Amino acid sequence: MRLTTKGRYAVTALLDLAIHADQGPVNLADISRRQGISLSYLEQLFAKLRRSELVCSIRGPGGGYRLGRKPQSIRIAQIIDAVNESVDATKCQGKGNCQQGETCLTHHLWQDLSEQIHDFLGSISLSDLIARSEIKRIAQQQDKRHEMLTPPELDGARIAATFLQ
Amino acid sequence: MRLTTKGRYAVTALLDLAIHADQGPVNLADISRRQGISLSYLEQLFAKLRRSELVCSIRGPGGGYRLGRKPQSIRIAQIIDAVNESVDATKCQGKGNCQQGETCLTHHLWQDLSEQIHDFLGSISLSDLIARSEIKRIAQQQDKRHEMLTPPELDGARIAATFLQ
DNA sequence: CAAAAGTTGACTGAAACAGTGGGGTATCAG
DNA sequence: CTGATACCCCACTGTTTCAGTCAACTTTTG
Repeated sequence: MRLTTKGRYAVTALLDLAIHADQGPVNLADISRRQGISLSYLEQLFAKLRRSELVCSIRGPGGGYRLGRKPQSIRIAQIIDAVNESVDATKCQGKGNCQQGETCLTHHLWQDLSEQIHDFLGSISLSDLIARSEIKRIAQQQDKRHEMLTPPELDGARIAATFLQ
Repeated sequence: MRLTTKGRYAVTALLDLAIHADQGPVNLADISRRQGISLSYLEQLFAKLRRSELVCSIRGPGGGYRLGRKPQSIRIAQIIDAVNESVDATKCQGKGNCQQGETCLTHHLWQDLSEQIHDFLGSISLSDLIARSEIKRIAQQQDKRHEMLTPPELDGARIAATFLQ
């Protein structure tokens, strides 16, 4: 059983994507800035998410990623599965041949735990997360901070206008 | 969050210890044989279990390990903690400073999950496991197999006796 | 066409796991 | 006292995975 930064990044990125879905395709550079995840690493994760059809890509300028399904039908467990992090806690992937073909002493314990975790993460969808108030608040703060970090000074016309005042 | 062979080994070994507790101190060589865990690796794990006072050791011939407390009061979560495997799923160990001092988007999700897992493993004690019928059955089989694997032929007198028949 | 965006693959340093090996030290039986 | 038994401790190693970097693509749109 493994649950590390990798799976957390994947869920965070997909949640960010879902929150900003109304503004058209979301590109990875924006997610990278807002969530503080390395761009190249995001690319790797989204390659896997695309293979699992959790997202679809739009290439070219103005392109980016879009959710592959409705946020109600994307479960957290599926996201974690997609980036190759198993939610299984048994040694034998549930086969029961943990100790030289026999079932090991604690097999049933880990099996029960796996079920517990899977039920929990499988019962939560992206839209459930979006609906949570704390998440709305955090996302708004991130958007604001992001606006400040992408200053309008990059817009040539604006620089000129300020300059010519 | 990490739950690997290490934590599973620790729980398995301690369960084996608890099951054979009535026959006096249990030595690691026996646990190693019964559970198929490398002896040297067991020594490392038991060093940690001893530091957490989950077991106490008796040195010298006839020595071995004994449970440090009653099996009812040893929770699975404590065993996993003792071998340094965290049951915490958040990036920030629950502190909430996951993203440059701010709470990350998915912090609450991982916090809830951690709580779920911790409640589950914290609600189960060693004595709960011993009581389970499947575990009793598996332990009996392991004992039988072990008897066959440690043949009395190693006893010099017996070899001689057989030889002289 | 040129720039923006996704796509792919190779590569890397660090960490952790799982395990090995070897030298101890305490304790008890004979 | 001695030797066997068992714990105790430390250094080391091979493998895997994580997290991230870099570079060279291709596709698409303005």
